[in-house]
Amino acid sequence: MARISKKEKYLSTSLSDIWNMLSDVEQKQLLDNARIIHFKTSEMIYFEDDNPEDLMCLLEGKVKIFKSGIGGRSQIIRMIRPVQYFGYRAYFAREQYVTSASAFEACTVCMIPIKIIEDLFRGNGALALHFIHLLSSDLGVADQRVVSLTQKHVRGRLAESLISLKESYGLEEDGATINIYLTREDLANLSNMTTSNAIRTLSTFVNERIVAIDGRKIKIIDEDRLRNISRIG
Amino acid sequence: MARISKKEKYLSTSLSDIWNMLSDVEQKQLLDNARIIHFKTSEMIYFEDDNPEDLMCLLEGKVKIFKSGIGGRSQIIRMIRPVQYFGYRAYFAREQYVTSASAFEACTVCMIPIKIIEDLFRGNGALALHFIHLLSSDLGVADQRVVSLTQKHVRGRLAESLISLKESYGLEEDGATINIYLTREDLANLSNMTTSNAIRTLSTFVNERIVAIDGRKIKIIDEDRLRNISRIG
DNA sequence: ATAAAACTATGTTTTAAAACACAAAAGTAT
DNA sequence: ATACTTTTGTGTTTTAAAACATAGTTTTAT
Repeated sequence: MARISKKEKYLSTSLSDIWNMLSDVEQKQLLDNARIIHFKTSEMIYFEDDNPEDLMCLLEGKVKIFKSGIGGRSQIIRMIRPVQYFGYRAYFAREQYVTSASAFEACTVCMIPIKIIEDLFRGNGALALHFIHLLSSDLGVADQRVVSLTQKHVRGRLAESLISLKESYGLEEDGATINIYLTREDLANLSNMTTSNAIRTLSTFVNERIVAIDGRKIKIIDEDRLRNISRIG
Repeated sequence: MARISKKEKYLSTSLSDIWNMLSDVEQKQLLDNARIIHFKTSEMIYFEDDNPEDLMCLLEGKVKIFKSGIGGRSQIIRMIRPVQYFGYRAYFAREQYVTSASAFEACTVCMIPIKIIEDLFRGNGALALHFIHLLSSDLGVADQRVVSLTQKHVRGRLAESLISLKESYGLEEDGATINIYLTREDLANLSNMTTSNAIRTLSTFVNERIVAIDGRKIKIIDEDRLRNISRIG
């Protein structure tokens, strides 16, 4: 009986969602080809226009997927949390990356050559179905986002971003502070507004006792009201 | 040897992209469960909040997928042309529909119970991969759209919509008129603007000899300029 | 064929958000 | 510690697009 390596133990736990769908042979194939890579805060993971070559899975840390738009103005498309897959869409669309990805904080990423994954899909419909599920969910979020970002006012968009950050990364031990450390500029790029507007609107939320801020840490005081602001736009 | 039915002939041609990926047994399963349904102009095909039950494939006509947003303001999310699949995303995301679909003109739609398709995926990775490709492409378009619709000005958004309509539905025999008949309101809902702004901006395009209009028919006079307006936003 | 409804067109007013400007504070590097 | 850069905060001005108003035209339904 083969000795179970440290890597195998680590990956089989980290990637348990797909690991359990694989046969022994498939597991070995994954294991032999997977690399574990670390990124420092604000380090780039991939660039717009690069060729996609790996399926990535965020094991630790936080990643932002963003696009640079008109006049270099950046729009955060989605935030990745552990354990989520990313970086594979472009390959399956037969495109180059249309987004960039960077580490929001120190990250551990598992990278698997995307061709390996494609081959696994071909022989393993259940595995493919899992990614159909992931893509379908992302597409639903994207469709919803088009409406939110175009139709809601700044207050509604900022409120929605704060709630979505809370849902993604959770709260700290105090049960109120959103567990992410980001600049007002990032908050603006997530919410489709200028940095000044993010700063100003966040300030009014503070005055209205909806949130409290301590530097970049944001504490949600009145989530119901925040949700309502997000809902009515 | 079994007689080849009219339906089989029709579907094997219409759905040739996936038909050729299927075994005899799978083809029969598809055939036995597929229904051909007709819709009249502006008839609803499915509604937001409905349960998704079928994979749909548009065989003839034009379909719009739209969301009703803040204050009932409608946003067209994408336009479907023959032969494209739609209506399956929500099922694979395990959600209800977050969009509605309606016939833009008289349509023929092939409907296949989505559970049948899911089963086919499980046993046929190549088929699943085909839909991974479709979803990946749609997600890329959605990501791009978030930036276009939020960052471009009305002129840029309208120009982009006109070009995308041309790419989707092509031109009439004159080699200039976009092959779709839609109201200014639909054009506005596609481009994230008010109806007045769509009317006004289209008028200025006419004055600038970029397009010509004859009622709802739009003729592209200067595509280069239109593309440039779309590009610079 | 006619009336009703929906759509197109254009002018005017209002408004939300961007752009700009500057100062203070907080990080970062040397 | 010091200078330098980035980020935050607020006030002011400008502007693009929405909102509103009204009339003419086309489409649709009876």
